[in-house]
Order: sequence, then structure tokens, then C-alpha cells
Amino acid sequence: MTGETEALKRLALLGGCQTLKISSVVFAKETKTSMQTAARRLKDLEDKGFIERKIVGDGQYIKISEGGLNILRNEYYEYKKIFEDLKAPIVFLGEVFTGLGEGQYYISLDGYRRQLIDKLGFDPFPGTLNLKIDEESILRVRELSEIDAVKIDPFRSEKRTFGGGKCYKIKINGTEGAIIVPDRTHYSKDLMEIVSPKNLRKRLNLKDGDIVEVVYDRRWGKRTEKG
Amino acid sequence: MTGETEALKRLALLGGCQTLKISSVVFAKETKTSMQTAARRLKDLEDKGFIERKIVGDGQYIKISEGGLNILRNEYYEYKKIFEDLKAPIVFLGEVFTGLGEGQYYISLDGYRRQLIDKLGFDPFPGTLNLKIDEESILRVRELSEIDAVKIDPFRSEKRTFGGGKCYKIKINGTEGAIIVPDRTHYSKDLMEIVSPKNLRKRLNLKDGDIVEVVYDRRWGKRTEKG
DNA sequence: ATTACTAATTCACGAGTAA
DNA sequence: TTTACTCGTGAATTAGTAA
Repeated sequence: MTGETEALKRLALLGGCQTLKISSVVFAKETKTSMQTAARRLKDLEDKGFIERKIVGDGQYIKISEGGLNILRNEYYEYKKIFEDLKAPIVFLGEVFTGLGEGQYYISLDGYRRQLIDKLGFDPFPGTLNLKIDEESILRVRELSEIDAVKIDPFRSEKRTFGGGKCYKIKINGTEGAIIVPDRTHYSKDLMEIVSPKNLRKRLNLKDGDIVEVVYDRRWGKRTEKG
Repeated sequence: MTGETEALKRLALLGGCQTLKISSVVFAKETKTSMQTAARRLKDLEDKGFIERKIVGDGQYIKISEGGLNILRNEYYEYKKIFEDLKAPIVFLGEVFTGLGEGQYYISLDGYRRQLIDKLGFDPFPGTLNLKIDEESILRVRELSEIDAVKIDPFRSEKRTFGGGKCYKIKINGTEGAIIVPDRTHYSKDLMEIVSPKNLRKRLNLKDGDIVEVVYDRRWGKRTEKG
């Protein structure tokens, strides 16, 4: 691998998938290299059967062969895969456990509840489902923070202030919900808190130790429509 | 450019668009290079801001940055362009001229006419339009021969045999037609003969010297439907 | 295990030249 | 003008070693 694929790609972009007339000097400029290297590249590509070539004194006719096309096609598919996977859903695996029960308290507060109804599009069941997520999922959570989240604003009562946070609309075992991430959290990274319009424990028939699948689909984004 | 993009791509395929844990040794195997080079690559990529990195003793956490993603995206678009252009229509430019008038004779022969009706889906106007195509287009015509063509079979009358040929459905200045290529042609490569259900000279208001545009769209292929 | 040096080698590049 | 050599230089890779 010495820029061969790059050279093939340039040829293709110059129209080399069909017969193309070009000289080494011109090709050198296109590939930002010396004429010698350009000429050698073309010769090498021919020797390896990636292009067909006919030298005619004032340049050469070049056509990328089926073999050459295959190389380019492979590259294409690899890049395609990269950018299709980017849009792929993020899946978290988590184990259900019983938390301290703070969730229920906070969710019930009007200052939070109204925002959730407004921004998530559903009235949250008073209570959160706590998940212990695996090593892999912890890494994925960090990705979430870079995605535009649904922001929950802080507010204050007479007695104290309540911090803000972020939500991400997800589906948990297929049921609508959202991940809640307080801005200033005290507990460990492997904890994930889920809210939903439904009582998830009942609805999904969950008990401590059960493994659930939380799916975040980037296409849902900030949207509040159900689906 | 020293395999840097290739390294980035591999990282992306390994999941580096999201945070990825990997060691230089493993990455070396993935990129089929030495551990030293793999380690240097990762360091270089970090120095150039294409990845974010956190070394942790038993490997490193890596995530492709926005800058790195842009590089990959550019590559992706270039390959995309290659394989989209492959499906792009081929355009020939030709200058109208008056031929020997043989076309009219041949097209009128039942042995040819029936085949054209059957295989092209239209009844050809008795007469062909002769075009003198440019240098560039001559190269393109060669491409045509590699595309599955509509084959016209040879046949014989009492007196002589009539050779076969190939047709390619095209549009000429937007009007339906076909390029006719006799298998054994005597005239030069820069001649292109067009048939159409219409009288093209009248319909397109052509006179000698006019330049017309002949478009072959690979998607039409052998299909005989109109459109 | 790792990552990251330094030194040796190898290999790719480009200048010069021939055809 | 071309393409395609040879050859000297320099850059990139790898082996070895340290941390």
C-alpha cells in the first residue's frame, strides 16, 4: 500500500471508469506528486491488472479494470458502512435494580414533571427504573452527552434549588421512555435512570436482576412525537 | 499522506466513531503493520487532532474527532461520486450531416424493421440521422459496446445476406431513439447513426451542422418500455 | 501488559537521463 | 513532448529498549 488506492481513486474521479486519456505529467499534478512517481504508479497499476493502458506517444489511454473497480468498490463499501453505522441506534444493556427511591420523589415535583410533559411529550409515571449498565454501555453514554439532548432546566422552591439535567428519548424493551441524566450527579457512571409514561416494572414484568435493552435512535433526536 | 487516512478508516470500522478501547498491538494486527507503527499512527492522529485519546495502561480509549470524521466524510463522498457517476448517463455530442442515404434503405427492409419494432419497441422512421461525433464521444462509444446491447440478428434474402448489429436506446435532444451499430461497419469511428420513430430532422428542426445531444442512460438498458 | 523512545534498515520518492 | 529507466537522498518502518 503506497498510495495505490489513492491513485486509482483519482483516476476514477478523472473519469477512468470509462476510457480516459491522460499523461503522466497531468496525472502527477492531479495526485500532487512528481511525474516520475505518477508514471511509476500508472505502470504499477497496469502490472497489477488494476487498469488497462495504451501508451500513444502524447499520453496514454487508461481504463480501470474490473479488478481495479473491485478495489474501489470495497473502499466505497467500507466508508459507506462507517457513515451508515453512525446513524445506527445506540443500544445499552442494563440490569434492573432497586434504587433509593429518590426518583419517585423528584419526578413527582411539579417543577420537573411539567418540563418532562412539555419536552418529552408524555406524563412520566411517578418513579424511575434504575439500571446498572455494562462497561461497554458506559462508553456509549458518553456519546449521548454530545448529542443534542432534551434539556431540563433547574428551578427553585422556597426551601432549596433543584438542579437541571438532560433527557434522551429511548425505547426500553420496546416501550417509550427517556434516560434522565442529572447535570450534577453523585452516583456512579454505571447507573442509568429511566422514566416512562408507563410503570415499567409492571408493564415489562421486571424484577431485580433482569436485563433490559435500552435503544437510543439518533433519528428520534429531540422530537417529541410518539413512535 | 502515509496511510493516515487508512488508519482513521480502520479505527472508524472498529467503532472509533464512538469511544473505542484498543491497544497498539491489536491495532497493529488490524492495520497489518508493526506495533511501533500502529502506536506512532495513533499518536500522530492525536497530534493532528483527528482522534481524541486517553491512555490507560492496558490500552487506550480512542474516539474520532469532528476533524477526523471530516476527512473520512470527504473520502466517502469521493467514492460515492465514483459509483454514482458510473450509473450516470453517457452523453455524446454529434454534428448533424447528410449521409449516403443507405440508412433509409436498410431500415425499410422487413428483416430489420421487424426486429427493431420487436426489440426497441417502436416503428423506426424510414431513414437514419447521421452524426459526426467528437473525439471524446468516440471513447464513450467504446464503452457502449461493453454494455449489454439490443442485438439485431443477421438475415438473408434471395439475393444476399444482411449483417447483424447492435442498438442502444437513447434520447436525442429529448426525443426517443436508438444508436445503430452494424457489426461490420466500413465507415469511420466518428460516425454515429440514429433511428427514431419520428422524423428527427423535422421533429427537432435540424439542418446539417447542428449539434445534437445523444443521451444513453444505463438504467434504460435493454428495456423496451417507452419513457 | 502497555506506550514511546532511539537507532538501523528498508523502501519510496524525485532528479537526471535515455529512448 | 512523451514513458521508463538508474541512482542518490530522505522519509517511513521496524527492531530494540526503556519506562
